[in-house]
Amino acid sequence: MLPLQTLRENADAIALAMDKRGLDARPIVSKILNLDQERRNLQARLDQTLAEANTASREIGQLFKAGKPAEANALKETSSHLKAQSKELQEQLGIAAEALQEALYLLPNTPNDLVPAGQDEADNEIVYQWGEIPTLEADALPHWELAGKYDLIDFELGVKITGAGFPVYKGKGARLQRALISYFLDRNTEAGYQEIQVPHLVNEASGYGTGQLPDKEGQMYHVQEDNLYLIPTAEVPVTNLFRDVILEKAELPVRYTAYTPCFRREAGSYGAHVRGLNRLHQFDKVEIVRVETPEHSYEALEEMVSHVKGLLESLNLPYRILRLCGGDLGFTSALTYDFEVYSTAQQRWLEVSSVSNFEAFQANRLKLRFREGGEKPQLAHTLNGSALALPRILAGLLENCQEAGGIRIPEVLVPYTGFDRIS
RNA sequence: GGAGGAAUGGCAGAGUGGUCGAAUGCGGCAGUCUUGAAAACUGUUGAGGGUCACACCUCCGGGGGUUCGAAUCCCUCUUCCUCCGCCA
Repeated sequence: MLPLQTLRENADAIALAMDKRGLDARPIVSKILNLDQERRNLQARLDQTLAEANTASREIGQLFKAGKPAEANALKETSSHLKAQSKELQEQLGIAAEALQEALYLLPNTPNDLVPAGQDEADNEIVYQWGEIPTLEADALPHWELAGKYDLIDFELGVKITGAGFPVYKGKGARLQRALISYFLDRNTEAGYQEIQVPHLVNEASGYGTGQLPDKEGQMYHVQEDNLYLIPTAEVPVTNLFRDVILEKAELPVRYTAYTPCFRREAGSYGAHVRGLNRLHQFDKVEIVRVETPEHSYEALEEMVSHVKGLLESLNLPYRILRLCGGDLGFTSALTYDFEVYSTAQQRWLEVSSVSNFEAFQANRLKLRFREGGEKPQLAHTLNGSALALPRILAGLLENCQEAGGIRIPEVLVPYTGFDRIS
């Protein structure tokens, strides 16, 4: 949700930037501005009425004290009338405020200047590429076959106990998962992110706070009984730690890292591209989240990008970085870099990380602010990124590190796995 | 799950119908004093809306109600505490 103040001051520039999303925001922006004006007019009238009512009430009190009940009772009538009036205004105001809120919810974040215009993923801009794509033997296998061959992952068992997209990791496969989680958490901690463990279910308010609701209602698993949502990413609980929080500027930046499983309904995804680990309903991810001042948020984004680069390079996975175009940019993001690892056996790039700056978009919903000295609180900027999502990393590792008769474990992981080869 | 109690400003804690946005203490900030610091003293110190700035309006866990008037009374939800039950 864009801050109203920003919209009032930069309506034209915002609408122009939204064009890059392929969205003509002009109608909704002007609707918002009109509703805002209407809301303010109503608010002013209501305030005026309430002020009069307050004055009358005070006078009534004083008249009673002064022993003038007749005059007091006469004033009561005025007061009652004002009250009725204010109730009506209150209702109108409520309607206007709700309409305004709904309109604001419909408007995505303003793309940063760097965001290229474009329709879809084909228009994303490749800004960086690293590593050599290994040449594999002719009989190289995709990861889902490797997983079966070495008994690392059992997809059928997952289907049996839950359903498609809920794999069961076994033996060295399970150990490798745990190793990756520990490794990522350790690296993130070394880079200054504080490890934190958060709930895997969140309430409705948290869903709204980070923007999953009302937008992506159908993408989350919903526990009706208690009205809780299974988290689609650690971003939701971690960022919501700061809902309704005013930080001192000295407390910034905030840097957290958290491992959580992630649950996604992925309604509407089918086909060969969702095979194996490519797309799951439950997967593991280590996330990094930052809260920054507006001046530093883009610097922070760059830092996060280079941190993720370091992780991938340490695993020796060939990757590229995409700057998402307007059409592919998430609803809440102002600028996003996607990291893709080359999956050699599948001969395609797999997204393993997404690093974004949300500027004040989430903070505005969250009411996450910071304050310096006696200054008025102002909205902070929030950022997050995957560091990293496990399944496709695992897919990449299995496929790219396969050799005759086994799979080689990257050196940095060996202290965590306790083995250097799967065979 | 059952029975009681509670929820007030950054924290602690008064306030049971009429200038209460709210005493007091602690903390924070500024100043006096000091070579500097501490102590002491003085002042200041919630958020949002609104305004050029004032005025003014809203907020005492959330929602609703009673009343001319609610932090204070009623209903309801949530959360926390104590006891009982159950339990990793």
